[in-house]
Amino acid sequence: MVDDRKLAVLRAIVEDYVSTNEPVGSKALADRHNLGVSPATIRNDMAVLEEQGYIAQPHTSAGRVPTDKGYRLFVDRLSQVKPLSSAERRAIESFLAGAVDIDDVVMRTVRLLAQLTRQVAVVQYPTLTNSAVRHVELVPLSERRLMFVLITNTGRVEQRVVELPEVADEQRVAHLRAVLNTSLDGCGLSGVPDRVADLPERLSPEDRPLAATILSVLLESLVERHDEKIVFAGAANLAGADFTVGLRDVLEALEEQVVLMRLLGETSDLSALTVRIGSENPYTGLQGTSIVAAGYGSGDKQLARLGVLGPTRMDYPVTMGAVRAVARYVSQILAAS
Amino acid sequence: MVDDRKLAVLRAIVEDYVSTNEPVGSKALADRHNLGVSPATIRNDMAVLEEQGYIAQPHTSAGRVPTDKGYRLFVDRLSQVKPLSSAERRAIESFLAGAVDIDDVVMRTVRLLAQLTRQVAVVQYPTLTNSAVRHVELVPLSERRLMFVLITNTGRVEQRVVELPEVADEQRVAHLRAVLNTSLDGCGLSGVPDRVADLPERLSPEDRPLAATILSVLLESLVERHDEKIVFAGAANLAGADFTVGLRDVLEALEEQVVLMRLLGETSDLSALTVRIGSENPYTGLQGTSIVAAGYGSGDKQLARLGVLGPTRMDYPVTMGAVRAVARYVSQILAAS
DNA sequence: CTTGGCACTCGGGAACACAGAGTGCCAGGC
DNA sequence: GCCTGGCACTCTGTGTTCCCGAGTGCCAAG
Repeated sequence: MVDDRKLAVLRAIVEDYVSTNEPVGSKALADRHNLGVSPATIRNDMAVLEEQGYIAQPHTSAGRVPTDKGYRLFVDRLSQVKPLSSAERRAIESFLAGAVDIDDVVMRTVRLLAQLTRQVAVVQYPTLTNSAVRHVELVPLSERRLMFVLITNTGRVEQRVVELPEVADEQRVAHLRAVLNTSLDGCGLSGVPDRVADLPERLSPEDRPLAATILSVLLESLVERHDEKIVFAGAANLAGADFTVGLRDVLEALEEQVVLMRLLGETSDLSALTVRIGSENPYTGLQGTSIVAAGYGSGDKQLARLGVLGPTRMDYPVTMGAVRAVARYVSQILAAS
Repeated sequence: MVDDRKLAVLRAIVEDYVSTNEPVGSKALADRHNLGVSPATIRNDMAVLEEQGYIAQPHTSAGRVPTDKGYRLFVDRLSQVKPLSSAERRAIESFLAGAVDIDDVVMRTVRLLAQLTRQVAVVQYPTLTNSAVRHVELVPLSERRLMFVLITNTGRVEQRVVELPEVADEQRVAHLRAVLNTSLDGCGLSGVPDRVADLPERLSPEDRPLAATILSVLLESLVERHDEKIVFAGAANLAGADFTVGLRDVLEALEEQVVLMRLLGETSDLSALTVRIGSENPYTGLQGTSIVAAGYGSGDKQLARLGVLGPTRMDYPVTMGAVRAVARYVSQILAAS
């Protein structure tokens, strides 16, 4: 029932609507795309497409606009991801290569993605889960306080100030540090709780309360930061676009870590390029917006996700190309450091 | 020429305009504030105030609106900072006290301030300049790479990956680490370059190239991060307000670190509560917005600044109270950690 | 199945009128 | 000399009406 020409019509509608932001009528379609048929025929096709829910008209006697279902079909079957130009690739590469630490990588990535897509970019910090302990450092701040620093092989640094239950001199701290490092070095973060479990037995009784305090902080920092930090950039790009839902709602959603998390994530397959269109996304405050996201990470391990958020009426092929490319380059950068 | 009653009229105009967002006329003024005179008299006063540039009318036969100069006079002489309720104070205190590290402090602060003022909040990370070295850590990542970590007494952690000019075994790294820590411990960051200058001489010749590389990274991390990180929150609060300038411009300015920097800073006296009204601010893209900012920091040392940005038409007494209070509490928190 | 023709619908812009708020000015009163 | 009530004038914003044009659905013919 949905033959090739109807699909071509749908594709043409999506493309025209994306570029003009106005409902597109049968005559305009016949003019701009050489479909080889008359406007009347296109009208018939459009009637069928509307019947099946792929397009809709804002009001009687206006042109047609793609529905979420229409965009979905377009993304799945009618378009292919558009690769970036080689100039763009080089620009990305050199921009990301300048990053000095993990914060810088994330910051640069999110800005880059925002600029590239002219949408709002969202980047999740690399998860700790797949990292391994590189080093543990204990730095005395005062008699009863010390700073606990955990460095992972992904270049991330976790820090906590620990209040001690008792006075600990430099020597005891040094001993504890040595024990921790021998025990944990190279250990995957998921394995830390196991390794840590029997540590107290290997210490002298008087050190145990001290160790227990520090270990509890260590464990806490692992689970607590499990749901990660997320940053966004490019909010200015929202100013032009008009959403069916208010701009305010979108901005509010962007500042809610939890919401962002759900938008990006919730996919079993981290590596796939996923597209959530309009009502498909899990947050009712974001009707009228789509999310294009991809996983990134070094090697086989997907560390986290990144993506962009924009109006449902976006240029999916280009956006998907940009997201995929940035995800790949970030992965490279992280693998190299 | 500008007698008390005229000042009272100006104050009334500012207050009414802030609360209603509509040009205020003589009759409304006479009704809502008991100034003890008739609308006609108020009209005369308004004519004088307009003559002197404190107020203006958007169009003939519309009410009056304060000019930037009018707000300035209001802030300087006609208002006093409104302290927060004790309930608000308690809420601030407990919210900030939950922070686990410096990132968390900044994040919580900016969100708190945004929520409290219903404006966009901006917080600058504590500067390194006034901090002292607490500890330097060198963590080998591979034969030719190591991670350099600098921990300061303000709880901030700087990290860099360093590419080495030659293979460095564990022992050499340990030696270097020891030398660095003995030399730098407790040293103010501004004093680091001096202390570091004669370090190479105190090392064996074969260690010098290695040391030089690491030291150059160290020094670089000090100056490079001198212009600091800035974060903002509460962009959603902009959605309601309408600026004379477009919303897009405001959002763009917010994402430009450099611009934000200039908005907050550029005051010799870090500690003062400063207000920049409309055209007073140094960035032309932000006509129609005001900035209320204050310094914060532990003890005598002002570490950085924080503030809010909103439409010129804002409730200055309340906003100033909130900014001042938050700055104080953050200072307390930082002093305690 | 496609095509041209045709009547119908509806949104958006232009033209217009009108009410309401606010002003400036003037003459009279304290 | 300053304050006050009165009055004529000037705007903006809003509501109304009207009309044009784009676009549709349907139908009969190729």
